[in-house]
Amino acid sequence: MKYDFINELGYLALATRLKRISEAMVHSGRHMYKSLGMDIEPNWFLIFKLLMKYDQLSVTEMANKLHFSHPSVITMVNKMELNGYLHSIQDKVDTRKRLFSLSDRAIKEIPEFEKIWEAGTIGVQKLFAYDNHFLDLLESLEIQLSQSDFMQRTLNELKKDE
Amino acid sequence: MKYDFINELGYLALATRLKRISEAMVHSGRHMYKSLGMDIEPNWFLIFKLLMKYDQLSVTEMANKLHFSHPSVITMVNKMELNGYLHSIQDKVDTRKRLFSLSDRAIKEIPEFEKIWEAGTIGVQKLFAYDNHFLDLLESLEIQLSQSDFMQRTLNELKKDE
DNA sequence: TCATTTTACGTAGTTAACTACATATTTATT
DNA sequence: AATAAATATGTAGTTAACTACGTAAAATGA
Repeated sequence: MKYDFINELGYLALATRLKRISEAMVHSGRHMYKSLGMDIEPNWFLIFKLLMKYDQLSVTEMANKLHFSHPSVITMVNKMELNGYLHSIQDKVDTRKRLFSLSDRAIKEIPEFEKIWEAGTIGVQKLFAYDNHFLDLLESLEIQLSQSDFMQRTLNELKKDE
Repeated sequence: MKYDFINELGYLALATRLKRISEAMVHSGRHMYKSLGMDIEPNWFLIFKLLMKYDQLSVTEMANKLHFSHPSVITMVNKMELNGYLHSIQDKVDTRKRLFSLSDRAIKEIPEFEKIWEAGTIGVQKLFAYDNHFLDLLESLEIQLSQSDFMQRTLNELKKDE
């Protein structure tokens, strides 16, 4: 693995590698849920956790809190509602809004899900045994890239060559 | 950003965040190429770099070296060939194989691409100013997850609770 | 109060990775 | 030499994020 071609590319292949690691984890998570006979999808924990904290939220509120686009949220919550995990009502004050909350089924099953999520968290944490500031590093990346994105940074370096 | 909901989720949301960072970079890269009037796609550098090193490779050889599925490679090289950057011939010894190499256009334009790739690499590197072992950490993650994936690690932690 | 702007949601289509399956060819086995 | 197994490529369909655009409702302002 050490003298792998991808390694030779260094930071140039960073995005490729981040994506691949993420995909491997999501894929494995999907497999896990299926093996355990649970009909939930890997990214639904985001919505479950949100509604556990905030009780009732609109699509846009969820999208903002998760930094997702609203169509992504719509796709997730529609599926979750179809599966009986969410309940939605129209906001009486602002009729454009759909307010989502956890269904009885969700409230009943979440304690089981939490066991998985906790185990998963610990398992992932252990990957970083000797390096426990990885999440801070990620946050720093997120902040830096939101201030100046990959294109700006690259063009900035290009300018220096002239 | 610090007291963001996603941050509260800790390692549970690791895959989500890795994917988002990767997507932001790729998206910005696509935008950059378009702005510069270059008709190449963000992931093509993988194939260009491979063929610069190895001259001539089949689909499967490329897929193995990049740790990509072969259909992903096919999609990339077909587009690149359509755009005149690659040239393919059938292997005379094993007629199942299609051997790809760089076209004259590619050889002519790659020096320009290299300038961008180098600038991009430096720009990304600078994101890690105080932390220069990030790539080693990524490699450690890749190796660990290939030995025991997210599901196995999670189920392993679950067992400990019983 | 009427027109404009902004906001919220929804739909359609894109992207880049993937798995699963199909087909053709080569290699191995008996 | 014939059959079986493995390999190489290709195709179809899935996934989960995205942007772009459309529509309806609410908020703003002249």
